Amino acid sequence: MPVNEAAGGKSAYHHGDLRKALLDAAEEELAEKGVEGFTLRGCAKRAGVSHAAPAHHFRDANALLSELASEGFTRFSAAMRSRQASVANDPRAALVGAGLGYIDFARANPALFRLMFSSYRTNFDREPLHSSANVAFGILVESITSTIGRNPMDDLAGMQHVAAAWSMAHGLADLLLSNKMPFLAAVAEQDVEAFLAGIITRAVPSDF
Amino acid sequence: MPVNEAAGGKSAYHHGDLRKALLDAAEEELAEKGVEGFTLRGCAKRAGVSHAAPAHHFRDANALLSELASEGFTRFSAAMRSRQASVANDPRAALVGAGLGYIDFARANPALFRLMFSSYRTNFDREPLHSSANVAFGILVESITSTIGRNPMDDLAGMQHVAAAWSMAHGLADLLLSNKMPFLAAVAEQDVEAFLAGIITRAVPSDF
DNA sequence: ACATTTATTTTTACGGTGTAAAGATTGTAG
DNA sequence: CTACAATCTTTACACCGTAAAAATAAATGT
Repeated sequence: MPVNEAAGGKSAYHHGDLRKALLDAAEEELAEKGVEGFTLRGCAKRAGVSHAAPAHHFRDANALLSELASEGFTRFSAAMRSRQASVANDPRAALVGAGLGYIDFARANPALFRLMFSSYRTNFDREPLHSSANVAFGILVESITSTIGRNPMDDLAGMQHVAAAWSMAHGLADLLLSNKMPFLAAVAEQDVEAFLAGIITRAVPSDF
Repeated sequence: MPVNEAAGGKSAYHHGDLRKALLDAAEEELAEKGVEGFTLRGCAKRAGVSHAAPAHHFRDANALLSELASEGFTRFSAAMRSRQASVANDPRAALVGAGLGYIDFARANPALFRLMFSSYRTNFDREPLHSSANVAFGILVESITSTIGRNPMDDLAGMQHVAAAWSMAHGLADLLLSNKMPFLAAVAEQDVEAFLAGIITRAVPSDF
């Protein structure tokens, strides 16, 4: 019997590691064609297998996309943490850093970001997407915890901070991605970061 | 020659007014199946015509959806104005009202809202979508103009207000629609409006 | 009034999609 | 070396959007 334990230790049969190859192909396909243009057959072609081959590794196209979204959330969390690391040891600055990382990721991986928040082709009730998305959410909660000095999920005022910070970063990312704010072209390249940071900062006022 | 002038004065041939019937059918189809599940053939069936009939009234499926999105933006603007009308004569309150109207509409018409901001099936370069979307944007700009006492599009600080207010309302609407904030179930029904208003208010600080 | 033209709709057809089922192929176990 | 099980391919089916041709009905010109 082949080595086929759950945690990705799939051994090589005909292709080598088709599961991994399909995930790579899916990310290419997604980046090139977008969430709406994504096709499972295109993935299979990229991986050099027949169009029905993926069926044995993923229940259906959405299961493949859900797993890709999960990888996305892991990298998404890394993007936020990376921004936070490059910032002074100030809770508010760390919160804004998370927001900038949020937007960094969205701009660097537009189609993947869309997939992660489309919630039509993805299933957040199954692993590993459920966990990886929760980790990302945890970064937000943690940042707000440091800022206000308590767990924000314990009361309404705290949840309001969470909702505000998340909405601001997410709305900004989503509108930037769909080119709804062409007037921002007026912002010089070196000023963009401060411009965005100034917006994110508003979400959690200093007099909470 | 039939009465077929541009402005919707299409007269009745076989069906009566298939163009209008298709738009109505499309809204039903959209509401029931969502943006991703929408099919042109399903629309045609709802309107009681063959699957190829829409071709003579709309270039393709995206053209039909673009026109539907345009109607959506018109109602969207009305939702914002309606909220503004039911508010004291205070510029800041009017701005928050627009944001609440934004969210009202999104929650009342989730699939249509998604379509309007998906920008994949819709073409904002063509009329009437171009204009109706601009009218909606104008409400935002106008609200901020009243609040800060000048045209916000004239300088970076003003554009920052626009981007912040829009991002906050939009992010909130988008995350609510995709059920990303289940913890908000803890907010009692009669407190929801104040909760959301409190968040929107943060986007444009009082000391600008 | 009647033939002609034009607008509208249906029928037919084609390439593309996801996925289910059956057949072929290949690594592993006994 | 045989049998089995995992993997992949082939085939098939029901959808989809849309183009082209055929059919139908309204409007027009004489």
